Amino acid sequence: MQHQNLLMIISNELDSLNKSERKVADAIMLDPEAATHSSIASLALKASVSEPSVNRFCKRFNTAGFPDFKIKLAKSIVSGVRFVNQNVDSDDTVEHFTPKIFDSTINDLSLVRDSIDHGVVNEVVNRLIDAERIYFFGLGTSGAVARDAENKFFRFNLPVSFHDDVLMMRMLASTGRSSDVFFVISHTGRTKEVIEISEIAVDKGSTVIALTSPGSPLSSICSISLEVNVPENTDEYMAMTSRIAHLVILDVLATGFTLRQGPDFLSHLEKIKSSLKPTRLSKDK
Amino acid sequence: MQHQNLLMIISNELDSLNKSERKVADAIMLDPEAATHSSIASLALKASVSEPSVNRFCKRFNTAGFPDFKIKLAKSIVSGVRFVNQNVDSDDTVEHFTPKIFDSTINDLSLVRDSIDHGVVNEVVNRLIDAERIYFFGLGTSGAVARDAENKFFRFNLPVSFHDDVLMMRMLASTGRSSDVFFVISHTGRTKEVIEISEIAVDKGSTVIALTSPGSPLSSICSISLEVNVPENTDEYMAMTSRIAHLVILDVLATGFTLRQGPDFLSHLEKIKSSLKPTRLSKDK
DNA sequence: CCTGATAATGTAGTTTTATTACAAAAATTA
DNA sequence: TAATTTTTGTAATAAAACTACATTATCAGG
Repeated sequence: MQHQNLLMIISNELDSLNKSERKVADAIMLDPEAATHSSIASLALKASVSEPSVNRFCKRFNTAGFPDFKIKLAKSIVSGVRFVNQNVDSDDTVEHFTPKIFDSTINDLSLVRDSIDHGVVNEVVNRLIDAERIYFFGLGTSGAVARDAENKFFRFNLPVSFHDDVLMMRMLASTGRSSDVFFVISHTGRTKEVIEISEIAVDKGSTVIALTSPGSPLSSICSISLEVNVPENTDEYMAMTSRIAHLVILDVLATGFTLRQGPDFLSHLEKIKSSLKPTRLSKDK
Repeated sequence: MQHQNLLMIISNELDSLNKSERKVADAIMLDPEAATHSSIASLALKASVSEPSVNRFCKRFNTAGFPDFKIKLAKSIVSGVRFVNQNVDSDDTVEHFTPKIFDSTINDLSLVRDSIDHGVVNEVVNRLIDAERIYFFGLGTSGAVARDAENKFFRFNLPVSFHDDVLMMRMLASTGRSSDVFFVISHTGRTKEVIEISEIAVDKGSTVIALTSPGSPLSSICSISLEVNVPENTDEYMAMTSRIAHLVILDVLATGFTLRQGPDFLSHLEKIKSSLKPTRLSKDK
């Protein structure tokens, strides 16, 4: 959790604070930037508490004292995450809800970044490198993710395809070989069809990698599970951010793949890149 | 534009400093992180100058004093470390490159969040609401984005489709009506086919909304351009983050769309959501 | 609904830290 | 080299943060 930022920690522990600590927290959350410029006295005044209360508040969050707290706070502001009030309200205008949606996405991404299991990522990269074929499976929103994955991995010089048709998936799974990798993407990990298909592939001895949520049925039956913990979205208006986390994880896997291939692999990528040039208008002009 | 990084300013002005100021600068540059934790006295000692010299140094760089300087320094370290250390190295292990990829994505998202034009977003939402049909167009990676958009917008009770086939696109564009909206997604905005197709749709009197990069050919010929400025990726290993920014922007548009429909629209969304329930295993085992 | 224990908060004094005013020392110019 | 300006340090002052302790509020058991 080395990346966990201070503002995030504060907003998470809001409930476990006592009265005056809560007042201090509110005063800070109201305008974190201002807090970094104020003295302990002025912040105490703003929060209607005594100076030692502010000091105690700082120490509660593992900082040496107020000055140290301010520095950590300043850092957490810069890190790009803005925290307060990320839920969309029904009377929000564009100016209001746009940053909220970005912030909540950013927030989720940083949570996934801090909770991801590097050992599993490493293992998945190994399996992908050993694979003779890779199939990306996904339905609905995860279908778009699978499609993106195909677009990325096909550059790697091996047979890759994506499928969002359960009949195709079923046929491919049942004819799977041990050298095949089925990469199954599912936010919930509870879609019956997807689980059945994954079970078939596992039975046939293929490797089934699942990109899904922790503790889901899919997660428990596959060969390797890349578990992504994105908080459930209670807010009606808020979008599903898990698919974005999935995309970034696929970027991570593709990067791992590329790195293992060594430097001469880059010229291959360059070739693919330049193959698209004739389809584009040139930049100068 | 955005405030320039303090560490960079200091290193730029290194030559124009006098002796003791230079000593202070060197002491800070040697370990900026440590500088943010030290008192004016200890830094003065480390630089072998008097305390007022440190104070004068701070004021020279337009800060209120030493504490303010430390805070600005801390901020510049956070953004600076990102900037410097963001690139994936060829000898990076999973532990190293995973957070780098997440951080660089997060960084790009916060840049887009701060640079997005709310007026244009608002206008786009209006056009989408007035549309009788919406077509999402995209090729390659943007095809996956278009697919995701279809999945999101089809819930809104109006005819929506996505296309990644240039012939289909061309036919649809040339039969377009004024009540149709063509939502064209393109990272570069330079793909000849896409530009041609957009021109056709504009000629037919349809609304063409482009989600693309600023100043691109596509941007100049469409009806409304949602310009997204994601820094070019020079790093060979790094993935394209513009597609993720595009997805988030589509989330924003979908949210705007939903909000305008008023509260009774939520029950419609709920109906669609619950229609998927039978396909899933229940949560409580 | 009291009473004693415990936790929370504030007061006042102390210590640390930063700033200012001014004087001494360099550096610069004529 | 003397006058002037700039740089730098010393010492006093002011500001800020912290600590010890006192007071107040909260809560559990009788």
